[in-house]
Amino acid sequence: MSSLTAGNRRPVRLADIAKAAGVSHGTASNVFSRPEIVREEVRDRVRAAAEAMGYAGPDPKGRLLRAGKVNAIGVATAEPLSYFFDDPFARVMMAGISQACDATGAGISLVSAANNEQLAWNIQSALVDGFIVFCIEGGSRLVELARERKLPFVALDLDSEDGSVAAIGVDNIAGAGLAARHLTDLGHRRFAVLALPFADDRTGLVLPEQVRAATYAGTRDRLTGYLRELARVGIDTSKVPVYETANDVASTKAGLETVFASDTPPTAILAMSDRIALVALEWLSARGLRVPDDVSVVGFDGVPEAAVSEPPLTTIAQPIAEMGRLAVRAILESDGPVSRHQLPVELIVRGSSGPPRG
Amino acid sequence: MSSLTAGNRRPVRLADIAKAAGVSHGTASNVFSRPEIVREEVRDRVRAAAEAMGYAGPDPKGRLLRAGKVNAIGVATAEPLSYFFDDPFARVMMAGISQACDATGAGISLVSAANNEQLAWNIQSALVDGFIVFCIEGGSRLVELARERKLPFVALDLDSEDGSVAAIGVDNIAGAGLAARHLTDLGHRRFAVLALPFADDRTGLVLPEQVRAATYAGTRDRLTGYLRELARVGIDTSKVPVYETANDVASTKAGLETVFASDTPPTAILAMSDRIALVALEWLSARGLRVPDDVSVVGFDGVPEAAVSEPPLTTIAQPIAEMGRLAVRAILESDGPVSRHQLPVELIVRGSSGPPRG
DNA sequence: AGCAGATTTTGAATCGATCCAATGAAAACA
DNA sequence: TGTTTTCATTGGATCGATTCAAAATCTGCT
Repeated sequence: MSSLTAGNRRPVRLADIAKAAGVSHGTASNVFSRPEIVREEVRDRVRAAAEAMGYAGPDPKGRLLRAGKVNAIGVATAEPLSYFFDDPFARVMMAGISQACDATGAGISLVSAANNEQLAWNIQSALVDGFIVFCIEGGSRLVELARERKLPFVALDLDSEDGSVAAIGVDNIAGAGLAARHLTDLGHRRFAVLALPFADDRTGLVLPEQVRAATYAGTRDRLTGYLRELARVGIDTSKVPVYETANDVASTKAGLETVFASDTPPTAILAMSDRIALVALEWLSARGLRVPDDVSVVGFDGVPEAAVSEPPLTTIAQPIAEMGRLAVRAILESDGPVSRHQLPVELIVRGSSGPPRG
Repeated sequence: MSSLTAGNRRPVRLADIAKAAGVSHGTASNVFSRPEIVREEVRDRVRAAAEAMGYAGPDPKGRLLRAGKVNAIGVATAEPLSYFFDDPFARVMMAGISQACDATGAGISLVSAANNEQLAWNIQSALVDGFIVFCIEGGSRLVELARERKLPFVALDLDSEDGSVAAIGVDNIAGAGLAARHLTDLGHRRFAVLALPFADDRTGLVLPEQVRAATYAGTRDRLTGYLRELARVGIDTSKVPVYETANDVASTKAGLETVFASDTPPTAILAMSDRIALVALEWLSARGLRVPDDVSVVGFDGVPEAAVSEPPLTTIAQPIAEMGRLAVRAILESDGPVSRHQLPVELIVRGSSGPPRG
């Protein structure tokens, strides 16, 4: 007395239609994967059966197990998923990754999670052929998890520490040096650094011992590059305020409040990311300070937004999209030894930097 | 004489470590998936074996087949993958999707392809629990492919035609009407429409029969909304130029060239997307035409960029992120009948529209 | 020691396909 | 007609795990 067509829909399997069409599952499989080798009459019969039974085609879940290859690469971060679409750096990077994936026909899986347990599980169970790991925050943990999967993976924005992991990044020390040198050449002597995180979940002024204990080598390297160059022109770097932000609006503004509360406010700001620098530009303008007349700002990254800000941002450009492309290639052709690439950075001088007043 | 440790690395399976630890694979499996039910001593032994043999943990490929659920939703488009990170509409949509996925712990798989064959294959073999389909270009084909997978899926930006597919969209006719009404209320009588694609791979002035043959109902609906409202105030809509763009810079500029080559150029432009409208703004400014004094422009979508353009863009805002969130929920709780949601749109008046000169 | 009950462990079945060596049938040739 | 080739089909093995009913072991109690 139950329904005619419905029933409790156990999904149709290849074997079901094989039986219905009166052929072996081997033949049924061939109809879908190599139709040319099966006789036309049989092929049609099987296809008809499939049609009749509402068969959706070979289930990729089954195929996967046999084939081994997923044909997708995972991009992992400890940020929420929306990071991929919000953050300018991430977006350019993803554009590069997309390009390389499109070219090779690979798909992209976005892996992320709110909390740490979820993250671990998501990485452990991600169906991918390899990982590209965004080492922004929570980088070390991510790298550890990715490594445990024993799949090819490459770390982005390399925290150069561990030579055993494949990584693609830039020479942060040299890049930061370029930024600092640009400003000292212009005559600046009073600096403030708005830093990326040195370790998880902390913001505020940074003490030297915290720098030494930095989880993120990238951040430390940039600071090293800055300070080394400042020291070269005789600046007492121990007096240079370094404020650790979370690379977001709120903490950056807090940092600006702090460093400009000083009696001798900086005439130049070294921002470790364009995101931070752009927030600074806005904050300074709201505060009535003119850029670059009152304060110069130099960013880091070279995101597209930096070219169209008011004023346009002087920055250290990384070949972001190229890094993405390289990362994909490193995964797909993961042979040989761990590949570590260090790409060049470039100082791009725009309107946000100029000589200090007077 | 070959290497000591290497060998030809057949990856370690759960069964291997089970044998090594002297337990059944059932027990070995339990050690990883429900450690609490296995005796501590055994657990340690198995874990030690795993460690020693370099076992990466249960392979998700195997688990997947048994479990059935992938725990990821696929987002499909016929555009290249970079579309997700470049296009403003897509980005806001993806932000909404991300949010909902983060909340439920689901992952996101980006599915796309350069050519049609690849696309079909990629959709057929995507490891996902459901699809969200971006029906921008190539929409109908995409919907067809997604439907064939017999997985839950929802079409975005609904081409309302087919009531049997779940879809989430806005009332395009009413939205377009709002835009046109706004301009006629301001006194405009000479219009041009810059349209989204009516069918694949075509651009140029559109004839009525092409509209009737439109593949994309969304585009047709918006046009209907525009023209109906224009007709209401006595405008001969057969004289209103409708230029079909590919929603990109080049074709939009070509459309502008065309409609402004007329003896009686429009005083108001109805753009079917903010992307088109923003290009128009730029083109008009470069051409020395002032907005809104010489020409008014009204967009469609309500992307963030529209709020910060010069001048800010008057537009019909869709609740884009909300649509994304709804779509995810529709997939994950895909029970009951096909869910079709029509969300409200809103006219947002900004600086790009004003009364016509004189 | 004997037995009920609780706790662990086992091993076969299952998930849904692909692959391939063997078999069968038909065509080609002597 | 017998033998070789060619082509199509079969069915068992495999991919790597999970699940669960049944068997084995351990506890506690009389």
